[in-house]
Amino acid sequence: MKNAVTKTKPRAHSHSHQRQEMSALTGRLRQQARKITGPRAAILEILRQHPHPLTNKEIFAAMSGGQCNLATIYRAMHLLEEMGMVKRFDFGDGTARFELVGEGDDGHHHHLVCTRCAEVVEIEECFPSAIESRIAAANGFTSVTHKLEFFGICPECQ
Amino acid sequence: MKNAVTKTKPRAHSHSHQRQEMSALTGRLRQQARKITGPRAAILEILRQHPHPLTNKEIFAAMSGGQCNLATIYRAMHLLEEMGMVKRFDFGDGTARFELVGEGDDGHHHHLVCTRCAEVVEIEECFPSAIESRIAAANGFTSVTHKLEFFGICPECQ
DNA sequence: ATTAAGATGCAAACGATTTGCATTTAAAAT
DNA sequence: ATTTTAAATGCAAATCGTTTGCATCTTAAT
Repeated sequence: MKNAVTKTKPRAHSHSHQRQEMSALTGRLRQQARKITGPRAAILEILRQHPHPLTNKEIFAAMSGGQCNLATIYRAMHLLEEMGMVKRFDFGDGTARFELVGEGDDGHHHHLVCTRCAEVVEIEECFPSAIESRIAAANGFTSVTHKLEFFGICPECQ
Repeated sequence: MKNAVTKTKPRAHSHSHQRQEMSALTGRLRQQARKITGPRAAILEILRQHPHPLTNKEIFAAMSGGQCNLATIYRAMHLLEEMGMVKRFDFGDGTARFELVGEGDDGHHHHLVCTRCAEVVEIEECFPSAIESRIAAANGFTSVTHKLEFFGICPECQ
């Protein structure tokens, strides 16, 4: 059951944003017989340190001496996404953003994005699953999920 | 004037999808001192006849003899969007889709998209505004809106 | 009919992303 | 430790949706 609205713990977000151990991350790669390479380690390290979705370019820029090719980051993000280690988000600006996902977590959550300064806040609430189920049933669809993002003007930009 | 809600025929959605008169559409252009050109008339005519979001390419393809340039469609959609005559939707595939919006309507609604065959169903439900307000307030944001789309497998594709 | 703002066509430019291919490398096998 | 090989990377070129510069046309007002 979801506790989006009734939560009591004073956490900013419940979807496992506590930093994962690097060893846990590389371990997941190993389990899938993927190599732990310099570029991948760098990417994971950067993702670990960022609580919000990053674009491939931002990840690239975050690397000290451009120690890896941008194409490599694109490829790595596809791999990590397939493995369920990162989740892709779409803020509607034509640029994909990625966030590290906790093991066992599906990473499903939403954001509130400032349309002026692009500040991002993670959002607890989710579309009510009861309504989603009704929508699915009413239309005969199965495996229904949703993408939901909020946009507005942040305090600083008002 | 709009008669969106007072129709008697069994309709799937209430958000003014009844075809607008062509004259009403061209009138709105005239009011803004925009010219009624062949390409624009063709675009509006195509949009009128389609209940679901169309990509620019689809609009282009729907024109009998490619009577206008694709760039013209892109430009027209920007204009129509600014004028509030069409609404842009993003299904996350990197291609914008547009739907005609009824006069006075803001076109805000959502879709349920089949991830296999791309069938699209218009959805009535919206994210609860009370929750949205709470999200806005909790984070000090103003002018908060949202983008929400549902994805699943349609009856035929199951 | 004249005219000027607005539109269009065309091709080039763009930005995000993908891909082909030769080269490198992690990690398994010896 | 060395060999081996599948996997990964770098680089450049290719794609795809979209935008834009510019010369030419056209709507709609005069």
